[in-house]
Amino acid sequence: MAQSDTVVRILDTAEALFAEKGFAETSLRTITSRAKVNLAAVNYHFGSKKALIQAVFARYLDPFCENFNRELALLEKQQQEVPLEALLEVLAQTAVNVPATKGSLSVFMRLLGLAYTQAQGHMRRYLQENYGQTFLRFTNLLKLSSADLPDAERFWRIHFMLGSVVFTMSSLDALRAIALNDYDEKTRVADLVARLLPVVTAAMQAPVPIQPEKVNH
Amino acid sequence: MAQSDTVVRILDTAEALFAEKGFAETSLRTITSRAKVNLAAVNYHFGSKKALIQAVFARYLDPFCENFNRELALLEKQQQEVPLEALLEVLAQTAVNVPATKGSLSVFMRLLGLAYTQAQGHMRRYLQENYGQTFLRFTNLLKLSSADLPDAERFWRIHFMLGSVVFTMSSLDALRAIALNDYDEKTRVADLVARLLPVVTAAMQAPVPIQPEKVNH
DNA sequence: TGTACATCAGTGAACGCGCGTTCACTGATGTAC
DNA sequence: TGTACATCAGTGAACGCGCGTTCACTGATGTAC
Repeated sequence: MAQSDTVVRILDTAEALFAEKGFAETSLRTITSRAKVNLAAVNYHFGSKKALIQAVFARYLDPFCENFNRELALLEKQQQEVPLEALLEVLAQTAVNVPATKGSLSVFMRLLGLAYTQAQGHMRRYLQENYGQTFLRFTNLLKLSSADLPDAERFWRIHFMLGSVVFTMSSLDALRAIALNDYDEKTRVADLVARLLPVVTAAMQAPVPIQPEKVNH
Repeated sequence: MAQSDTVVRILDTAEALFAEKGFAETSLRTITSRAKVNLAAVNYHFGSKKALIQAVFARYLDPFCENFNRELALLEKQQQEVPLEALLEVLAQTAVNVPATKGSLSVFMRLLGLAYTQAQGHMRRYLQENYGQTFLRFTNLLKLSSADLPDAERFWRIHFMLGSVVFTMSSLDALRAIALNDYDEKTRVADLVARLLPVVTAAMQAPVPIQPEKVNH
């Protein structure tokens, strides 16, 4: 046996099932029986269900962050300001190009959405602790690319845009089916990225409304 | 006893808990003990947990749709085209003004996000069956307000925007805490709506990218 | 080369637990005659 | 006015089930001497 493929089989199956049904709704029994491994193998290799969930994230996010940090370093070196659309394009391309297995970007986005919405936020904390630094580096560049936006406004818009991406990717299968049925369109991920980029760019550049008052301390 | 408040107490508690932790993660035991009613009362009054979830939705969506349909009828009567921003404003105001109990808009949005992301889509089907007609009426008006958008592009953009709203509202507590901590801002729902409106409007009016080819039949 | 031991991946069965649901029951209120 | 019955909201305890986790065990491979 080539150094065992049990771990990989568990990760592949768990990734697909988590994205399809959510974390709580996917049991270890479902994962292990579909992956054709022993029920106890998950606890043997990962320690717990929680740790398995984090491992599924890490498998995507680690290479993504490595590539993204490299790209960010290049952009930081150019002393001049990076155009907003170019920065977003780099983000999108890096995300699209990570996957070894096709389709895993949308699976991962669904996971990200679930992590944000589900449970008492222990996944959100995990993401912040392990990948917060890369995210901060990105937002610093974004700040330079949208200098006329108040910080609070930028903060909210980042999350509006994150919502667009995560929500669309989360419901991708259902939406794709409707697009095919109603508009004769077979939407690939690349098409979706092409649709998202101008929308997100325009949203970031929308006129700034009157800002809420700041709290006194 | 004034015709029993058990049903209302269950609905109030379930609404809050579902929004906080999701459907699967909230047990009937948690709901009934916090609501101070008997465990069996949920099945007695609603029949099942699934039916309780739908009842929670209906309590918000029924009055919302009634009000929204009335507003849509007014807009339909004016023969001339409704400006995009005005149409979105009507939607936002109707949504904000439904709640009898304050804070239930964000709770409901969280529920909506969960319904879209979670499970095998039985909630999505329920929403489509019961409220699809009102949604269609809205999109027909939206079509008139954004006539230069290809239908498929409009379809995707509606979901991008739905994602912004649902995702932001879903993580509202966490995001509000960050906004207060980092930007000294106490964000009320009205502030959020004021922030969302120009962003959503700009996103709908962003330049149209090259459309993917249509499928032949 | 042979033996003893250690390490490691994996296994099968059981553990206790919390879940949604069911059911026989109670006790208050309303209705018919 | 009194009695019998029906309806209804609610209750307490139990049901079976699927869950994540644990544990003693196996059998293959590697290492020391």
